Amino acid sequence: MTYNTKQKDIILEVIKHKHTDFTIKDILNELNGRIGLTTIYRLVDKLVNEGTICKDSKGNYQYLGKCDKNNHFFIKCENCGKLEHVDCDCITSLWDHIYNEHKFLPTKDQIVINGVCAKCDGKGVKIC
Amino acid sequence: MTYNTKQKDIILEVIKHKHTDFTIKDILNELNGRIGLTTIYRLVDKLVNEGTICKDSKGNYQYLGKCDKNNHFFIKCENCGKLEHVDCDCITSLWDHIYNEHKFLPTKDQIVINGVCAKCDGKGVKIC
DNA sequence: TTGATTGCAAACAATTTGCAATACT
DNA sequence: AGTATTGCAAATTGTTTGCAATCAA
Repeated sequence: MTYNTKQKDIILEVIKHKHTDFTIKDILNELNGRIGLTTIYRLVDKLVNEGTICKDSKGNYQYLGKCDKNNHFFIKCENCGKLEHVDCDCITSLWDHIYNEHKFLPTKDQIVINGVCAKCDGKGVKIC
Repeated sequence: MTYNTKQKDIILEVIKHKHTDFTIKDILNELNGRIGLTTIYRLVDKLVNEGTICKDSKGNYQYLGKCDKNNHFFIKCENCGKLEHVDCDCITSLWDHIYNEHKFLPTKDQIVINGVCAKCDGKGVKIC
């Protein structure tokens, strides 16, 4: 059984409005003692397992929200940190190709493509 | 200036043969005292910056090696942990599409697509 | 010889666990 | 009432730093 608590509501409310990535410390600071650190860790962990947020290779978290469309993916700017949602069949085409030609079944949820957004492009960001 | 040392050779030799992901602890255990922990951290950090290895969202490392082809990407099985190299223009096509249609410039190095490989497919792995 | 690198011990930071108090249904 | 959840303090684990000794060029 699972209970609805004040803490769950509060943390989701805070996280839901984040357009760039964040850390446990960010949340702790923002909540200013309203939720204990241990509880923050536990709730964040749940949200990751549910797929509401994800963790990147630097250990930062990002709010994704849920989306049921299967041609949905995210583009994340490595310069300004902003995450945008995209709905386009280009991603399903690639996935189909990889499955058919390369015999590999890509994970379909939470696809995040890193790069540089239009606003930041050409502003000195190193592209390898 | 940068020096060649025994430690650099040793750690690269160990890492280079890994086909699945690994942790700092794995390396420490494997080296069995031949390199100090601090040095392992420092060398691994360098290898990440050079692009020889990468770090995933769980904080594990993976050997990639270097590749200059621009239609190159990796597929990583979430079940058995194995990483395979792929050279196929499907990835450049998608990147071009995203740049032209979505005005977003994807990072071209170290593209790792997660999923399930042919060997593991259908063996009870959860696909969302 | 000169400066980069190493490795220990200590400092520091991040995360987890035990457990009693509390809140939810 | 019965069970999940919370939050503190403590334990544990992971990572970084200061510094003297060592090694590469």
